[in-house]
Amino acid sequence: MEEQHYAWLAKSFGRTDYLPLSPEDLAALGEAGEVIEKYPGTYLFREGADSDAAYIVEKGTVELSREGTDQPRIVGRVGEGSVIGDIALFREQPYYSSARALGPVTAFRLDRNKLLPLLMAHPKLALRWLVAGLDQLEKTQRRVLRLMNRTVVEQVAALLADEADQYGDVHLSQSSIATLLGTSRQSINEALAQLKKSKAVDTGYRKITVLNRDALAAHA
Amino acid sequence: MEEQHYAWLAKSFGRTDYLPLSPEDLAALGEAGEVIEKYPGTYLFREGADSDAAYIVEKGTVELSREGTDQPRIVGRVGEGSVIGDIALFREQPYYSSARALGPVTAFRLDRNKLLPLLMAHPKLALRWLVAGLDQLEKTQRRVLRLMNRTVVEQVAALLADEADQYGDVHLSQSSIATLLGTSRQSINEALAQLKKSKAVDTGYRKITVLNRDALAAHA
DNA sequence: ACATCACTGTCGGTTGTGCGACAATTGGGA
DNA sequence: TCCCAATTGTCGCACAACCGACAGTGATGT
Repeated sequence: MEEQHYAWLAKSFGRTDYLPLSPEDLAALGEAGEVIEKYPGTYLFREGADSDAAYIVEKGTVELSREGTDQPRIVGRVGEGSVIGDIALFREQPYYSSARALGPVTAFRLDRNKLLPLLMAHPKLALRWLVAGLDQLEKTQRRVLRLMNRTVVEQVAALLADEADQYGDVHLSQSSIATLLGTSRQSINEALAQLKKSKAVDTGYRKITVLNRDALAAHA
Repeated sequence: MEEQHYAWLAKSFGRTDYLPLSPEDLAALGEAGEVIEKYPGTYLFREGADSDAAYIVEKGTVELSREGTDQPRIVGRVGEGSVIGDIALFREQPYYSSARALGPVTAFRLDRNKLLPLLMAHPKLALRWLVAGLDQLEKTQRRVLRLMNRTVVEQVAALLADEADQYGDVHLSQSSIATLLGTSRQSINEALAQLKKSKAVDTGYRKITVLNRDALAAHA
């Protein structure tokens, strides 16, 4: 069971052929953290709180949101293999957003007091972490480009293509998609109607089914 | 002259009080790279080319753009102290965007063959680089939030506040601002007229002067 | 000095999208 | 089983922003 866990840790840090991690490295990483379970709706950490740990999501989905002064705004939604909380941790600043478990979540918690010495002792781990962080950065930059000069239909199509599971289902309410893309629920509804008319998707209660991925891609 | 250079390198990686770099670390970093000069309009690297080096901008401004299939789109504009090209480098992928010198640019070039062994040998440098990368990530995430649900006037006001030098001048044409924000030139013009009417800025040929930073902030 | 080019300022037409409102539908809990 | 809260579907209106076009103005080089 432990080795399976280590294999998963290795995978979570990106391509396995790049900078292969030695068993000792993995063991050290495993030692430095602990596995935690979170019930749906509970918070891994909250916006503004002192950043004392980073988390690697092992199972389930976590939603990152920011309340600010206005309406809550969803910064992103991450699943298995994502590292969260590390930005605030390394920058020695409070958490920038809140992380809430959407379903049952299993995560690997890395305490800052243990993590920093660990990375100093294992440069390979530090580099791997660096690559993972830059990966995230690149993804975010792509998102910026996707957001600019795109209609709601295009954005929705792209999101559905990303978010669909192997059965082609997306379990998101229209309101959630709206805040995720920063638009209104009505616009999402209109966009979905358009996609439905072109036989690309079908809609249901809190569920969207992708019928034709090619047709969907044509909209993006 | 060399120590001044090292001091600059240290500063470019964020707060100096965090994870202080030892003189040996700095010296090693200095050894691994070389200072290069770029004339205005020349490219440090081009989109799609093999990523063989990362650069730290020491003087001047570099514009990152992406041509894609469509119109060229400005991804960002970075100045002194920014690290560019590292994303592609560490991910072993071609450069994602082109980097062009806007004015005379002095940069520090780090060859990938030298950089990777260097970071393995100096964990502190790797961690510092990680922090710098995450810094960039956080900035980009902020940009996403700024882009969503904001009017052009607000975006322009925010941009001008960021970009103004100590004299309050911004040397950008309206077209440049437009591609930078992903809007049209006419909208920028209208937004500037609005800001001018409220005595926040004054406009000239290829030049915008910030008259009242508070009034400008009120628009953002 | 003059020609040329780049940039700014402005107009009307058109489109996309946010917003308020309301009816219809679904699903879960009492 | 029934009821209620959450979600979806659909109006019309208002407004911000894009687009094309064109005139005016500053900069630059021959």
